Amino acid sequence: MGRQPCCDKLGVKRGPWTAEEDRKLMAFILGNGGRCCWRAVPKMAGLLRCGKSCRLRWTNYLRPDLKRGLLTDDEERLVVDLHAKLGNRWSKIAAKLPGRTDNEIKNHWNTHIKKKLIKMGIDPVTHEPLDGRKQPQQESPTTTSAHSSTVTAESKSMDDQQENKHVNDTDKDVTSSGEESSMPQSSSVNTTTSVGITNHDQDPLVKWLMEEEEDMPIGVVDESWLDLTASDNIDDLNIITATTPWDIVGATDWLLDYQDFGVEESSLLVDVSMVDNSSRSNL
DNA sequence: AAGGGACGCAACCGCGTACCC
DNA sequence: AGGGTACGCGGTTGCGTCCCT
Repeated sequence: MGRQPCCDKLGVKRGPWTAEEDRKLMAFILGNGGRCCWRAVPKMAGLLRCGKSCRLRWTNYLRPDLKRGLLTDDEERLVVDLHAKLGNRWSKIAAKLPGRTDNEIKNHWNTHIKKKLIKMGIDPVTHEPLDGRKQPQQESPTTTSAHSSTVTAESKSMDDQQENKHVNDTDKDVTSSGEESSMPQSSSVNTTTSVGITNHDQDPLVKWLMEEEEDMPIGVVDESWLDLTASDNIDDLNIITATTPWDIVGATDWLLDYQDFGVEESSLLVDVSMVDNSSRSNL
């Protein structure tokens, strides 16, 4: 079947979003409780963007439940473990990291974790030792997760200089560790749980994945919260006067309901305060 | 101080698929 | 059942920022 372009290329704005566009999109989505198809969003919100672009902007940047900043060590370990099991299924991985987007995780993987794995002599694709390289680890290479679980801790010391540089560069999210309350500790903390396990069904991590398969994905905005935000008058939400999405978040009582889908209020507020200046300046 | 390279993030592209008619 | 539409996803690219020389 033929496939139509997602949007008319003519008259459709591309490139970085402006603060005004963000404000319009945010106001529209909150004002309508998400009850509209994305294709219609730009027109109704008064944006010269295609629906796809709007959806991406919302899911990857404007969504109020998003954490911001670098992944914590625990999150990073979990990503490596999950990648060993799931491969490049970033959305599945992201679903297990509250407040993180697939795009964010994908970027972090490509820019940080991949390099660390290679430095460790581990193939980032297969999680097996790279050919012709001696394993730096003495442990048995029987499973991929056995490697992956130890990679970040090891590479952290190896990459201290790099990481310090990065932290200095970005100056963000350095205090956000230890915020993951709902994650199982088996895969990322107890790094030996999967050693010697050849059947992934026996892996606690895989079990956890299976158990939560039916759950609502964490990080996917449930319409129920959008209903909470729905208002006939978007001014009620201080949309117009707010200068950033985080200002909007801070101005709304429905923030309290975030606990309902796994994002703790406290961590969200901390993250709001940690938004780096460059991000703010874009808004 | 300036230029070039590296890095990191945001955004785009195009395919797969679920859903509706 | 098959066509059309919309959305989700993973891969890739563009560009701004930072660092090193």
